Amino acid sequence: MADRFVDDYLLYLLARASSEVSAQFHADLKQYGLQVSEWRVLASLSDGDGMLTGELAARALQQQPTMTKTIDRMVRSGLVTRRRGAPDRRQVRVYITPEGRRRVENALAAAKRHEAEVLSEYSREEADRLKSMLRTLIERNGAAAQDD
Amino acid sequence: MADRFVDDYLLYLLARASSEVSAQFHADLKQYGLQVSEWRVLASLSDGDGMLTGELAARALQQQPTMTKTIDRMVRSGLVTRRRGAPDRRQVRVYITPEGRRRVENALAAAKRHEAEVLSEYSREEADRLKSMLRTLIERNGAAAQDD
DNA sequence: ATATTTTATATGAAAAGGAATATGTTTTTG
DNA sequence: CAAAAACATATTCCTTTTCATATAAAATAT
Repeated sequence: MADRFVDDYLLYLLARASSEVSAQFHADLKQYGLQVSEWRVLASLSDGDGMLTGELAARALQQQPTMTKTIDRMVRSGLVTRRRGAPDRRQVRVYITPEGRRRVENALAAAKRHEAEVLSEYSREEADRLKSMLRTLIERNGAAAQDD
Repeated sequence: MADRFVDDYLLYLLARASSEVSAQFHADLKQYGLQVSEWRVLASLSDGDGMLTGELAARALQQQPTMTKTIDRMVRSGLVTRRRGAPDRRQVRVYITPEGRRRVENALAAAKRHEAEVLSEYSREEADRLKSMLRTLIERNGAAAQDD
């Protein structure tokens, strides 16, 4: 590692850590026939019961128009369904299908194994501290950066 | 925050922290007329003296074919130049131009200000610990993930 | 030395993403 | 209640990225 500015730059360390740590798992996702954004949608939908397009966009780190297209694809391949919002007819609620649930199960198991492996080099305390710092970063920069 | 799997999933926390922390600065970059990938290239080139296409790809978190096209654009807009490798003629070495240097200067200053602001909420020790953990993640997952 | 394999970069077609805006719906205002 | 504003999602056009592969130069093997 040369002694360049970026080597000690927080934004770069974050982006690179995310990229490096995710690389192997994202490669595995292809073997389950899932794109990264599809995986994020299915993982988000696998717990609750339906989410709005906008909520999914925020969670999958995509913009809303991109999420509309992601959902288009997933509807076409039978992973999710769309239903028009109940009282508020502007909304579109997205639900995971049985096929989607089937497809995401292995990926969820693989994600848990992979995370355990990455964290195996850390003590429980270190791992908690890392996650806690990341959560703090997310909270502090989430919607507060308006007044810059 | 609902109690979904992803809310405590390391890869998601990393991706989201990176995304949230970078969002404001990446928006500012547009005002300097730079794309994120262009900024990463120029920031990498601003210290040393020329880097190979492949090195830049790794640094800018892009694939090699994408970097070739990024450099194409940057050559067209006069931010960098290309020179064929010296002993090894397969290589292509990329250099920042005076115009590139001029364009990246404000962005570099803004990056330093922004980083200081993000880290202002942490003590020096906490900041160092965060960066150190990120560096560890990068190193341990950088090229070792082959034997999975 | 020649053939083979590896390495570095480039190319081309197809997929995905981004920015601006359109559409339809609800909320707010006067 | 009518008009205006705010909202949630969709659409369009254009740029960027991906994937697979081509090209060309070194390194290695026979």
